[in-house]
Amino acid sequence: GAKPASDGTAHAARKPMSLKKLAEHLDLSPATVSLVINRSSVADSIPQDTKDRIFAAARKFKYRPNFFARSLRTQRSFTIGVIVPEVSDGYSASVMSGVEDYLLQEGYFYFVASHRHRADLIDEYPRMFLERSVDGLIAVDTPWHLNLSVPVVTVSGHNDVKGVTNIVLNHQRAAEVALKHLFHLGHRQIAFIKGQEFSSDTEVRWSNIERVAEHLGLTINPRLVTQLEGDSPSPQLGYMATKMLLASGAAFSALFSFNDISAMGAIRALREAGLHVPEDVSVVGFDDIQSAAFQNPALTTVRQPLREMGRAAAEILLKRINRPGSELHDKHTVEPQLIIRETTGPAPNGQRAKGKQRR
Amino acid sequence: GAKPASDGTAHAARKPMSLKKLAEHLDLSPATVSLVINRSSVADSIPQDTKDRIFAAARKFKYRPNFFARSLRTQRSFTIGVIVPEVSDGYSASVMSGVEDYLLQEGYFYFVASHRHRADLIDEYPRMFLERSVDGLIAVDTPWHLNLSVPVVTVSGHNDVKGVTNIVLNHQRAAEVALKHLFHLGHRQIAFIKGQEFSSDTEVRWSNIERVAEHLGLTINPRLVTQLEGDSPSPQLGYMATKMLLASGAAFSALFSFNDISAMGAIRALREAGLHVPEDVSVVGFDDIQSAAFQNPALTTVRQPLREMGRAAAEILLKRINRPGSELHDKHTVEPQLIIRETTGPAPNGQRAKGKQRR
DNA sequence: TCGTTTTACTAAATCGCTTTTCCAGAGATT
DNA sequence: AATCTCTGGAAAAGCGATTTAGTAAAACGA
Repeated sequence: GAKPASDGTAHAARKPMSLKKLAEHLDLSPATVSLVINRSSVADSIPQDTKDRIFAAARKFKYRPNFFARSLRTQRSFTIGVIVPEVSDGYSASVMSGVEDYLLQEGYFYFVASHRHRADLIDEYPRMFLERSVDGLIAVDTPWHLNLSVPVVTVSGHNDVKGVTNIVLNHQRAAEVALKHLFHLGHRQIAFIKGQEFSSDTEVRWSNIERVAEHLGLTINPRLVTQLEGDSPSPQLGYMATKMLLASGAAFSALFSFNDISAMGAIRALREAGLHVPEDVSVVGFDDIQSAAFQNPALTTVRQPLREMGRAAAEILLKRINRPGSELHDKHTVEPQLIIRETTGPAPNGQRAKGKQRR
Repeated sequence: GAKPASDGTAHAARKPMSLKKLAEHLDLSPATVSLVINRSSVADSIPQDTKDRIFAAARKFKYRPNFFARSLRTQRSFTIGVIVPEVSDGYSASVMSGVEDYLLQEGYFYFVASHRHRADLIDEYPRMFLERSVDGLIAVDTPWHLNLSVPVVTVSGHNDVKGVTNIVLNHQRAAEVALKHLFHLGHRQIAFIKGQEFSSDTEVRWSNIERVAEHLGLTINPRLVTQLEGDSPSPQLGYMATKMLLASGAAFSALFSFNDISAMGAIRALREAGLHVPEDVSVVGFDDIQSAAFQNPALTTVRQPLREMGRAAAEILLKRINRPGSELHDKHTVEPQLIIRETTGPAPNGQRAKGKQRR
């Protein structure tokens, strides 16, 4: 039933306490009560006695300032907007977890919106957030061009935009740890699966791989480089890419894939080709999503500290909101970590090949 | 730098347009403009000419009503609160994805808070949401006792609370599809891993399993029943439980686990014991989390339509917010779906056993 | 022609809080 | 006694909308 309880008799007050009523009850002005409750320095001259009375009454009547009234007055919402490709994709959720951590602890709340790669939504959601008067925005793994009237922090931002801080992985280090690991295991013929064209990190990751490979004296065989195609969070993409790799006939003893999901598909493709992981081919993924550890065999991967990245984003954002003068760095780098599990092992003697034997 | 652009000269107005200024510019009163813009029926008598002028000006100056002012007046926030155990846990994120889908489409935004099983937060976050004047609440997989002043919908709610709609899986059907599948494959000795004591579904799932088993003429061997212990979203729990099962020495050819994560741990334990899945032991999981399909072999599981559950929760919530009179059902049931993949197969002849041979 | 609708708006009261300005009285100082 | 400085608080002006209750003029009806 939706009928309100019997006409406002003594129990369970319907309307929440307002400042005015509280002041009336205390026989003080709303101004005084407000000043005391907000611990304004203007209230310094008010005797402790009175203050105590005010606090006691506030507690007694469970007084809570009306959020809208306050925000309307102060022009602050203590709310920030988070825009992600898709809440349920693991990557975004991990980042959000870190964001939330810091935000709630600081008394902020956040809105979430998933754009699902739709360009119109990538434009519209920030606008909607602004209409809701968010104090700031965090964009996760999302193309970004706007320079808004509120502070913005991006996580794995696709572009460098002046005035927005971008939280990024140290991609050089990521390439290093992965490649050195394989190198030290004796792998020389390494295959690669690059990310999709549209993905934020594809280019920077690849250029770093090239750089590190050169530095290690590894030559990258162009026939051993494929790319994910299509926008689906399924291992199918990696499966297809690996099929192509195998079909190319070029030999490889290790595979470094763009992300964990595609690595899983890759492993399946390798298996179907009769190859064992890691005995015949070692596989390294990227991200360390939850299920990476649950694979059989468990996936060796480069972990992005997603949660810390989220936390850092929130921290930097709040700093910029609350200390508008402070200098802003447009980049904040976090370190990857190689998580060695069961999909990497020593290179087989004589370089195990799929098609013809090389060398 | 945080310096505002040069003193408000002609370009890029600093402050957003307000109703008052817009009205002034139109030489009308704010009241009129508000009525027209909100398409109030009071404005029916206003000539189309004037209306057009108003809309044109609103567009031209990009007028957007101030959200706080409006909410303050109308006592509506078009915001709802979502409380989950942990944003990044896959289950919650999938539900949220459905919630978001419907909510944004209807012009609502939502706050998220993760309680991480902390009782104090389970109490506090709803309160904080209310302080923020949310129009309603959705609690996902969370113990719930409160009967608040705003509508509440729970998803897989732990308790039945009067006045709150609970979105639940048809657990009887879930038990049926899983058990019948195994039964038809010839399995008679089936082991079970129950959920943790604190988990919402543990009891209802188990009682349905018992009921269905009886109906099928299956007897459940108490030695083949274990339970997850501990609060960690890791397969380790299932691994441990399965170790215990194996140690008990009782024979089984199939295992029905409480969720996918634990099923993954179970498979690992079985492997280590030299058993093959599904040749020696079939395994059925529960939930169909993303990585279930990515396992090797891919996991057979009972899918909960999490996204649909989230969508339904949002839909029902908004209905209750916007049509307070409408009758409320305190339960909304959704159907599970058996996803047959690669971890189930025919029972081995003579009932493959771990310890001694039965019968 | 006079009363009644209708048309086209507006005034003004909120919503609930913040914050600057002001002010009366008490004590302290000159 | 006159001036100054604290004390302890209040008044009032918003913040930017929504909405009820009018109201003057025009149109209509008899």
